[in-house]
Order: sequence, then C-alpha cells, then structure tokens
Amino acid sequence: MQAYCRIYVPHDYEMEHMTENWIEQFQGLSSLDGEVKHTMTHKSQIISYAKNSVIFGSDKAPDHFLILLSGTVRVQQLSEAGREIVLYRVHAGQSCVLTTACLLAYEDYSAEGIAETEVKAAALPRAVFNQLIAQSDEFRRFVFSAYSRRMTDLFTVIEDIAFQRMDIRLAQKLLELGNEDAQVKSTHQKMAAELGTAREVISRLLQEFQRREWIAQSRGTIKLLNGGEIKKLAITSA
Amino acid sequence: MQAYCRIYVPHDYEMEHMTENWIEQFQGLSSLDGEVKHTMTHKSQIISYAKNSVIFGSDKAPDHFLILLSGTVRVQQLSEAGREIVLYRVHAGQSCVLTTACLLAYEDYSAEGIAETEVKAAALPRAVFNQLIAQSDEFRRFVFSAYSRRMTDLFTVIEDIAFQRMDIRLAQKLLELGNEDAQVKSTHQKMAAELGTAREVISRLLQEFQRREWIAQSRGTIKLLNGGEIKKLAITSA
DNA sequence: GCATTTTGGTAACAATGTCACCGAACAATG
DNA sequence: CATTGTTCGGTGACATTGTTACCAAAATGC
Repeated sequence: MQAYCRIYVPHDYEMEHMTENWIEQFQGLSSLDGEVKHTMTHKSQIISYAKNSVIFGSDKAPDHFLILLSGTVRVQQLSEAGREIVLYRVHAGQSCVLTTACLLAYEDYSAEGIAETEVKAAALPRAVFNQLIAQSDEFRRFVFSAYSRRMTDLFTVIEDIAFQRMDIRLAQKLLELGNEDAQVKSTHQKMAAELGTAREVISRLLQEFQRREWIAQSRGTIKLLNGGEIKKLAITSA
Repeated sequence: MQAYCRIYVPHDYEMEHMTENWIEQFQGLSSLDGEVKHTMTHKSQIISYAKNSVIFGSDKAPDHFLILLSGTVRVQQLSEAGREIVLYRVHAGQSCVLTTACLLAYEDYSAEGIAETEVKAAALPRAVFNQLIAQSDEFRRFVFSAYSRRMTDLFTVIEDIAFQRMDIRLAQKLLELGNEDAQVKSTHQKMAAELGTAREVISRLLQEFQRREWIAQSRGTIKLLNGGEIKKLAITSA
C-alpha cells in the first residue's frame, strides 16, 4: 500500500527513439501536427508507477498532465464508512482528466487513482499543457474527448447503480474482468468494491451462480464455466 | 413538453448595454481581459428558452457553447424503463459543460437538459469558443472549472445513491427544494425522479415523516413543519 | 353532470443491505 | 512441524428498498 513513484530521465538516444514511438501508437494523438508532437515528446517526462501506488488522491494533487503509455489506472470513490466503488479505468493511450481538472481548476476530489498494474505515463508540466491547449485544435479535441468519455462512463455507472439489478451487474463484471482463461482473479470483497455493494451480497449471488453451475469458486478466483448463460443474463436490458 | 427556442438578435444599443452587462455579473468571467470580453459579447447571441423546453437531449445536439444568464437547467438521466434521476442543475453564471463536450468531441449523451424555468443564455458559436480557448488562459480556467464542478457533482450523486439511506437523502432534498415558505411544490413522482427511486418509496417515507409531524402533505405540496428535525436527520453522516 | 387523468395510499412480496458470528484456508513464525 | 494470526468466504436473522398490483380521492376536460 506504499505510494511509489520513479522518474525516468531518458538518455538522448532513448529520447530519439521515443519521438517516433509513443505518440504514433495512439489514435487521437497520431494526427497531431509535427510541432505539437515535438513539444510533447521533448517537454515531457516518462514516469513510472509501481503496482498499487496511488497516482492521485485526496491528499496528493498532481502537478502534471498524464497520458498513459502502459498499464491501467483504477479510479474509485471512497465513502467515509470505508466502502468503495470503482468509477472507471484509464487505459493506455488515454489521459487522466481528473488530473487535468486539478491542474487547471485547482480543485480537490474525493476520488483517487490507483495503478492496477505497473504504469508508465508521459507527464506534461502545466505550462506545456497550457501551451498545447492554446496552440493545437487537435490537442484540445483530444482533451475534451477524454472528458466526454469520462462523463459518459459516470452516467453509465449512475444508471447501473440506480436502476440495474445486482445479479445482472455482477454478471457483466465477471465478463468484463475475466481473463483469457475465463477466470476472474478477485476476492468477493473486491468484487463488492467494483459494484459498490457489500461482500455478503456478492457471496450470496455467486452462491446462486455456482448452484446453477455457471461458475466454480475457489479462494481468490472465480472460474466461468458457462459464459453463455452469464452473458445471457448480462445482456438482459443492457 | 414542447421544445421551444426563441433567438434574440439584439439591436446595437442593446448590444452596447449588454457589453457592460452580463459578463461583469459573474465571478469567473468578470476577470477576463477586455479583448476577450469584447469577443464574448459581440459574437454571442442571447437565446431564451421557455420553461420545460428541452435544451439538449439524445436527439438534439447543441451547436453553441452556452452560458446561463438566468433561470436554471435540470440535467437528468433517463433509463429505458422510463425511470429518471436528476444529475445536477446549472444555474446563472455557469456554463453547460455537456454542450461543450458535444461541441468538441462530437459525442452524444444519454442525459438531457430541461429548462426548469424560463432560461436566458449567451450562446457562443463553436468557432468563437475555440478562439477564446486558444486565446485566454482565464477563459480556459472558466471552462475547466465548470467541468471540475460537474464531475464533483456526479461523484456526490454516485456516493449518495450507492451508500446513503433513502430517508436521509429525502430529508436533504426536501431542505434543498424547499422555498422561502418552507414548502416543496412537487409530487411524489417528481421527488422519486430527483432521487432515482420509485414513487412508492417516497410515499412510504413521507408517510413516516408525516406521522412524526415533521411535514404536512397536500396534493402537490409538502409543508416542512419541523425543519430542525429534518435537518438533524439530513446531517447524519452528510 | 360525467369521463378521464393525475395523484397518492396500501399490502404483499422480492431484492438488497446490515449485523453478528463462524470456520476454513493461508501466511508467518519459531 | 506446530502455533498463531490474518484473510477469505458462508450463513442466518433482520432492516431497508424496490416491484407489483391494486384502489380511491382529487383535479381536469368535456
């Protein structure tokens, strides 16, 4: 649970390599014009975060605009009672809009971002971010698209919590989090945090899924035996 | 339920009047520099919407950046099952960030904005909005602050739906919507839409509040008799 | 007046959340 | 290995919230 952050100052030859490297990989950035790309690569740092480190939170406000190069960041809301709910995840090629907002509006949030895996990100200092926003229509579109995306995600979360049955939401999460071996590596407690409910509710529902032979459970993992039926439930008014 | 929108093209002398007029009234805009203010006033239109008109929705994407001059806009989410939940309200001096997002990211939303009262707004065409964003650091801050504000509002909504008891949320809403005569002019159905729950739940809870003599009910209005007790409940882990 | 719509009341039941407690599986240690 | 402490999951009882299916009174339109 230790926050940990290592800053990479790349050597010149690495720098050169990165110039053609990361920007081109991401749709939404690759169409930027040359000058902008040059600024982005030469005035950014590559930062890497260890798994489980806190990238931003109630106490630590970020001072850079982050674009994820690899890994995923889980953004979650904590209640005073200690309960959690996952709001959305930031993946490679996406920017972390909450940091943007903090950067420009100097506001604090009750949400926090956690590195779910090892994470590498390009970090643009505030001044550079400002310059790019002023300079490039494409960069603006990239930033505002990111905002749109997150707002939409939040709307979906709200709609689900307010109106969707828990068994359906759980089925959706199982499919979402299942790996290539049709397994979900997560405890009941963590699944509860994903959906903003209590551990007991998850246990109860998984018990029922198990009874129907849709899944098999062992400590810390859930095997999906009958993805078809799970999907059938998940799609019900999705 | 008819959408209705009237566009005002002000005469020159009115224009002159407005120059010193609306921008100065709003904190966050009044500190803009002269050139920016000039652009905003001379390249915007004043639009007015009738009460209950749909300002933006699933079908109609807006093509202007809106800054509310008077009235309030209710932004709500609709589910396929026909249930509703209020996400937040936009008040005078605030901008409607969803329109911004649509404007720049060309995305559609499942949320819609309804004029709760008669509404007047300054509408900036896309090109002007882009120009101002590029030009003015202050204007950028205004826009991003608006985004921050809405994200925070959405976080609060999520936390409430997921973790807060309904009686507490109802008490809070009653206090929030109560007018100067300590009355709430709303039907049970509308209160249910505010909180994203069912009408029966609201009826049940209000029944209990009535039994405790905290409120008195009549068709379409709720009188707050004992604001103190209601507040006491509302503050419980607020 | 009458029919229709809107508003609110109610009861029974289903789904979800909370509380209290338990035992099994795992990890760390000597 | 045996011991200890921690994490993980199971369970039952009960409280709260959501759903369904009605009903009646009040407002509205004709």
